[in-house]
This record gives sequence, C-alpha cells and structure tokens, in this order.
Amino acid sequence: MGIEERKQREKEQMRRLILDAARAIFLEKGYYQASIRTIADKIEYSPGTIYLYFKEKDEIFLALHNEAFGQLFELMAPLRMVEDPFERLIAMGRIYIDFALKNKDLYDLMFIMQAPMNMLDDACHWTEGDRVFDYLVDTVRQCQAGGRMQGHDPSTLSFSIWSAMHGMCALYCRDRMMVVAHVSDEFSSESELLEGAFRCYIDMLRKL
Amino acid sequence: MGIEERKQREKEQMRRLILDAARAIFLEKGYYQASIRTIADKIEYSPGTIYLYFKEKDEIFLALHNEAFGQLFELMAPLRMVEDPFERLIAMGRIYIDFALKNKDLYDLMFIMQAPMNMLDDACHWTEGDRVFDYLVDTVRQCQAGGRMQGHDPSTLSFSIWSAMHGMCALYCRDRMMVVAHVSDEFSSESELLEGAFRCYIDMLRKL
DNA sequence: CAAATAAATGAACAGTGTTCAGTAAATCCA
DNA sequence: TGGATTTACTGAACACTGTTCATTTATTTG
Repeated sequence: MGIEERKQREKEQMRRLILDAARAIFLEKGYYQASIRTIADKIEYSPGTIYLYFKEKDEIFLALHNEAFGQLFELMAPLRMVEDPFERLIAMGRIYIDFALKNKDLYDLMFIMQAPMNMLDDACHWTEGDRVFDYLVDTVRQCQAGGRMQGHDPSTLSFSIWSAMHGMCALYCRDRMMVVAHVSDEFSSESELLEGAFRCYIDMLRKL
Repeated sequence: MGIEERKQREKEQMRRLILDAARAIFLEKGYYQASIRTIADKIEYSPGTIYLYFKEKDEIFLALHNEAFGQLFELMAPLRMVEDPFERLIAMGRIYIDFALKNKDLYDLMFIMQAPMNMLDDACHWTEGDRVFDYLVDTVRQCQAGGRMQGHDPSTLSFSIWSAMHGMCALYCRDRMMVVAHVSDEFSSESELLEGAFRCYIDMLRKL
C-alpha cells in the first residue's frame, strides 16, 4: 500500500509550501521580516507546525540558499558552450555579477549572510560553494594550460578572482557604493560602475 | 558659571560609558548579543537611560563604526612616509587586509553590516567611507601620473581595487573561505590564503 | 526652603525564535 | 465497524528583543 509514499509526498509538499512562503516574504521584506509567525500566517498554519518540518529558522534559509545556488547553476550552464577558457572565465564573471545585480537578496543570502553558514559549520563542508569554486579553478587551470596567467597557484588565483567579483557584489548589496562620486544610489549608475570596474579587472587578467 | 559646561561634560562621559560597554560586548559576543539590556546591565543603568543618549540602537553602532574608522585612519597615517605612489598603494592594501584580519568584527561593522548605513541613508553621505576612498583615488591618480595603470578612469579603477581587497576580507569575515581546499577554517591558513591572493592581485596591478 | 527643571527608572507594548502539553485527525488492528 | 494507537497540528507559554513613557528621584534655581 502506498500510504507511506503518500505521507512522504505530503511531507515534501508541506516543505515546499513553507519554503515558497518563506522565499516570498524574504524577497519582499527581508530576512528579519520573514519571521516564523509571518510565514505561518501566510500558509495558514500555526507557528509550531513549521518546527515539524524545519529544526530552526536558519534551516529554512539554508534550504533557500541551496535553491538560489540552483538558479545560479542554471544560469552558468550555457558556459559549457564557450570553448575558449579565458572567454569562459569572462562570461562566468559577467553572469555572476549579473546574478547579484538582479537578485540582490538571494546573492546576500548565498555569499554574505551568516544564517546559512551557521547550519553547516559543524561538518564544515559548503557543498554549493565548493561546486562553483571547483568550476572556477578548472577554468583557471585551462587558461593556464593555454599559456595565460602563468606562475600562480590555480586555487589561490581563483580565490583572488572570486574575491574581486564578490567584492563588487558585496559593496553593492550592502550599500557601500556611494563613495564613488558619480554614483548616488541610483540603480543604473550603480550597475554602470560595476560594469566599469569589471572591465578594469578583465583588462588586468588579460595582461597577467 | 560652568554648570552648563559640566553638564555637557557629564553627558559626554555617559556617551563614552555606553559606547565602551557596547563595544566590549559587541567584540566579545557579537551584534545581537549586544542588546540594549546587556549594555545597560554592564554600566548599571536602566535600559531607558540609554535612549536619553542615543536615539536608537543602530546609532550606537554608527558611533562605534566611526570610532573604528578612526583606528583604521591611524594605521594608515604612516603611509604619508611612502613616497612612491605605487608602493604606497600596495602598503595601503596590506594595512587594509591586516586590519580586517585582526579586527574581524570591526571590519564587518564598517564595511558589511547594514546597521550603520541605515543611520545615514537619508543624507546619503558616508563621510568615513568617502575619506578612505578619496585617499585611494588620490594615490591611484599619482600612480597614473607616474605612467602606471594607464587608460582607466581613476574612480572606477579605485573602486575595482577596493572591491578586490574588500572581497577577500568579506569572504573571510563571513566564513566563505573553506571552499579553497587547503583552508579548513584555521586562522593561519586563512591568513596565508589572503596573503597569497593579495600577492596575485598586486602582480596584476603591476602589469596593468 | 519651595518650585521648577533635569535625569533616571522600570513597567508595558509589540514583536522575536522556540518548546511542549494538549487536541484533533488519520491509520491500524481485531 | 469500533476502539486503540499513531501521527499532525495547535496555541499558549517562555525568555528574549528594541522602544516608549508615566512616574519617581535628584539637581538646580529663585
């Protein structure tokens, strides 16, 4: 009898229901407004019920964090079509920054917030992060095999590249870009500055 | 009569008392543990009193944020001694990263946390940030005057450089460095990776 | 010394994450 | 089908949060 299977399915549906509500509130009003009670209200269950599906609030946000990585992976999938590794590296950076620009809060959740990290610092193994980073290291290695960016440890260089990309995105997410004179918090000028800084960096990589 | 002056002085002393307690708790147990009540407990006043000296919690943390910038400025003062602008640029980066490494939570407060920014997004003028950034732009301009890093808008290039530095520090502060294989959250290996990535970046700047 | 001003209090409000005894529904077994 | 058992859900309660404000205490002024 498929009773066990149906229960499993219902459990999964309930998790989905909670996650969808949590994501909606999170994206609309931010992490702190996305309280257990507001999530419970939205799905018309009592607060206690949520704890039957998630051990704690941050576990919900780890799940959302993982989903968001899924989105980013999908956006990066077309990179396989780019044959030249250096061109692929550039395209990868562009996709990364573009994702941050268009999904500020998801980017924040993935790479800035402490919440999801608190959930996995026991095992100390950040699977989603590893996956993106490994792909980056691979690409960097291929660039080096093609004669570019010689004389640097690929992991270290990859981290350096990632840092440069993340730095821009993090300053954007956390509203630190207004120090640059011609940017006064307007989206278009912010994204222009990011584009400009990205071009600077690519120019550096090209000459390395 | 100096009664007004004494009152002013006492008011200032009380602010100091609150800020010192807040900083101590913040550095020991983090932002959320540094609640109004724990601060009030530490200085042996009632919670309500704190609101006679600060409009809201984040105003306390803006003050701490400003103090922290004071610290960073002091560390950067010796840069005036470095004559060659490019050497100065490198030294500046080193001081910046070193500050983040040794003052994780202060760096976080200065460049990552939303708290202090919430206090000034009306005026939209981040004085402390401007000051560091302007100094950076100046240095970059001097480098360009000396023939280095030609063909880039100094502001944009400066932002790009700052981003690269901030990226490393932010990934460090928010525990995203464990994706790099030979780093397993140990301080020494983290700081070694930061040093390595910094050297990579300097190498890039040199060739630009 | 009394009146007026200033400073400090702590209870109260509305919110938070989380727990858990109690209730309601679904399932199992005779 | 009917009663026992397991599962799902509830919502009050706990200990906390930032913030406000009537009340009390202390200081200064006339």
